[in-house]
This record gives sequence, structure tokens and C-alpha cells, in this order.
Amino acid sequence: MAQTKLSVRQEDMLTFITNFISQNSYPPTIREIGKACHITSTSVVNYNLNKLEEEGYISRMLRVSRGIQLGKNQASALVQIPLVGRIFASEPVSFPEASVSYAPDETINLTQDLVGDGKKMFALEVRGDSMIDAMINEGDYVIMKQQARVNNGDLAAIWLIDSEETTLKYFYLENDKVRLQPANPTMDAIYVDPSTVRIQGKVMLIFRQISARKTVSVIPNN
Amino acid sequence: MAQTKLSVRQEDMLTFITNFISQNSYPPTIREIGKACHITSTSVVNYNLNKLEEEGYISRMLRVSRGIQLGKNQASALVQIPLVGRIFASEPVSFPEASVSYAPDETINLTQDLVGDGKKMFALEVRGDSMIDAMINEGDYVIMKQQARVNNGDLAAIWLIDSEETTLKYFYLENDKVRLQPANPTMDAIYVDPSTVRIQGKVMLIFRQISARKTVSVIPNN
DNA sequence: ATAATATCAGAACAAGTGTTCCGTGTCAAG
DNA sequence: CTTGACACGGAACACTTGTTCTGATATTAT
Repeated sequence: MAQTKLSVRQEDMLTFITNFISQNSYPPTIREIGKACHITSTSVVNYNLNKLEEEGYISRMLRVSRGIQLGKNQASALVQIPLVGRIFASEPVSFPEASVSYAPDETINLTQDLVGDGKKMFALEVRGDSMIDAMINEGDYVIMKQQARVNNGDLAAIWLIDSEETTLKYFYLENDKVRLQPANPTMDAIYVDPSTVRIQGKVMLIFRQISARKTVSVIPNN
Repeated sequence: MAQTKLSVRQEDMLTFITNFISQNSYPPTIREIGKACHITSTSVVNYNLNKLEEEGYISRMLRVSRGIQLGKNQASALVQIPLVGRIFASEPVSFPEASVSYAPDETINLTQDLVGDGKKMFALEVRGDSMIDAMINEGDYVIMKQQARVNNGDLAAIWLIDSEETTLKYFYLENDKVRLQPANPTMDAIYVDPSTVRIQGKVMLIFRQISARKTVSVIPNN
């Protein structure tokens, strides 16, 4: 609460605890903390742990081994988002069924500070290069939230009824006309009638994984 | 491995362990499991825990209190990547210092299945629209791994000595010439001499957060 | 039926673990 | 200088906790 400055020792302990939990998925003991932070006495570790708890950085469970919880990590709780398919420009977005089957290989894990609570959300893999005007490559993943309305300025998945295609553009309703603004600033917006578009969802996050995807002609350099 | 069917008791234990961890963020002890699952003997809990480990549902740390890890969660272990600054086209990438200080507001949490172990990695926020040829917007986040060498086909941060600018391009070494391929397929590659480039790191992940960023001229719709 | 295996219960042990007490040194305020 | 708050180190204590041993009961195979 007081949010005063942490001592170097306390900061050292906090980073160790954080790393330890992320590596082992269970918290360290007092003696493990002391050994890692070069503190010989368990009472000193206990003393500084109480300081950290007073400042709100951690929570402690009395008399419980490894009973340390990171206060800040509540914001980084995991959400599991199902990967339900692919998105083509030539098709409407295929929404998943209500039942969320548990398929670990087709699940994308993200933290809540990036995408929120993950309700009604799903992931799509982008196929084709028709999303270039939205600055989206083939192979990118789009995290979407299914909803029929979006606010002005949201990046939305929109089904264009006339031309029968799905596009991702920033949505603006202006004077009874819908302005669809490409994410690429070098491209122009298009104006359409609201009755010719159907909002399918709102894009929450886009990410692109680089590693080991373009494994072509690998020649190590000097 | 064998993936046989779990007994009711083992299934009961597994659900309790899962719920306990999600509630307390640390695993339960053997006796806590026994009490919750109506098992009076610690040896029986220990016996079934070994069964669960043989089937791959959990991992156990020998002689460690609360040393239980959920097998499924190993792929979604968290890595904390420090957000160390911004990346301009007109400057070399500013690398962080060796010491990783604990600054909670400037940390990006991702899962290991997306970015790997997170060693020597850091996050940069993209400023300016000069990365458009890499299909990267202003405001995007780039997760980079600091390394002086990359393999052919890696997306690399490259400092061009002559023109004094940083660029993100796919790297290919071909016949003593370096081919720098833009991510945007509509743009052409450039060929430069290896002595005129300096590899600063490899791009592991790019992501773009949409929510509440472009709050410009918001006019609510019907 | 008989043997073999799997599952279980109780108890005991050694090590792990949080807590507490006492003493020391530092440093700024009085 | 004295005082008090603060941080630290060492030690001891009591409880926790994983492990192991012995034996009993249930299930399955031969």
C-alpha cells in the first residue's frame, strides 16, 4: 500500500521468486530464497518477505510451506483461447460451436493483460495474403471476440455482403455511412452503406510467430 | 505414456490438484490431497501420485514439498520479457543492461510455447511507420532475442552501417552477398555486402494490441 | 482354487520448513 | 552521547511434509 521504494535485497528476492515460480510453477521456500539471494539467515528472509507483503507485492499464507503468492500476477492470469480454424477473405468467419472441447494442441495460451478475460474469444490463422491492407501476413494469428457491434475505432471483422468477402478494417460510422479504414496508413478508406456490412467480431490481438517457420535453405554465416 | 484410464480416485485427485493450484497458485501437499479426497493414508496418495506421473498427467519433484506440476501446463509456462524501450528506424537497437530489474509495469508476460525460454529476450515498442515494409505498424511490439548471428530465413534486426538505420528483414546469405527480403511480398529485396550490415538480433514474435488504442474521433453508432 | 499383482491403511522416520527469540551493528534524530 | 528504529545473523523449536516399511484387502490372471 505504502508503495515505498524496495531495498536492493527485497528487489532481488522478488525477482528470484518471480523467476522461480515461472520456472517451477510452485513458489520457493524461505531457505531457497535465502540461498539464491545470499542470505544466511532464514529470519532475515522472513523479515523481508513480510516487508514485501506489507507493500503489496506478495501474499503469504501463514504456516504454509511455499505459501507465497505474487500479487502482481493476478493481472497475468492465463486464458486459453481455442484455435478454431482459418480465416479466408473469400468466406465469412466460421465461428466455433458453443461447446469448447479441450484440445491442447489447438489452444493458444495468453495472459489476461493482453486479451482480457477471454470470453467469447477464439483464434484464427490467416490464410492467403489478402489481408495485407490490414498489415496482416499469411500465417498470422488473429484473436477475435465474437460480437455483432463494435465501437468506432475498433478493428473489426466485417462481412461485405455485396462482394462476398471478409475484411479486417477499422470501423467508423459517420453520417449514416460506414467508413472502413485499412490499418495500412498508405491505403485509402472505403465508404459503404451500413446495410451492406455485417459485423462478425472485434479483433483483440494479432501476433506473428517467426521462429522456425521459414526454414528454407539454411546456410550458417561466418 | 501408456495413457490408460484413470481410476475414480486418481481422477478425483487430479481435479482437486488442478482446482487447488488455480485457487492458491501453489500446489497442495500430500496430506491436503488426502484430506480432500478422503484418503487417510499418505502412502496411498503418494502411490496414486506416482501413477499419475507415470501416465504423464503430472510431474513430481523428489523430496520437494508441494513439488507437483501439472503436465499440461508445462507448455504454457510463463516467461517475463522486459519492455526495454522503443525501436526507431534511425537508431540502432538499444539493448538492455545485463541486470534484469523488476519493473512490473514494463514487463510483458507470454507463454513458453510462443517464444521459448525467454533467455536474452526483450520487447521493443515500434515507433514510426518506417517498418511498414516488414508489415509492422506503429505501436506494435517486437519480441527480440539478442544475438549476433542468425540463420538464413530468420527475421533479423539489422543495422545498416552506410545508411545508418535499423531495419527488420528476412536474412539470407547468398554467394557472399546478403539478401534482405522484406516481409511484405509486394516489395523487392535488397542486396548488400556482408561488411555493411550488423546483425543485432532475431525477431521471435510480433504482436499488435488493438483494444482502446486508436481512440480517435469516436462517434457511437446506433 | 491358487498365485500374482494392484490398491490400500497405518505407522514411523528423517528431512524440510515456518516461526520465534536473542543479540549485534548501523544510522539518523533528539 | 544517547536513544530508538531498522536491518541483519545465528540458533533453536515445533510443526510440516515426503518417504519408506509392514501388512492387509481387493482384483485379476493362470
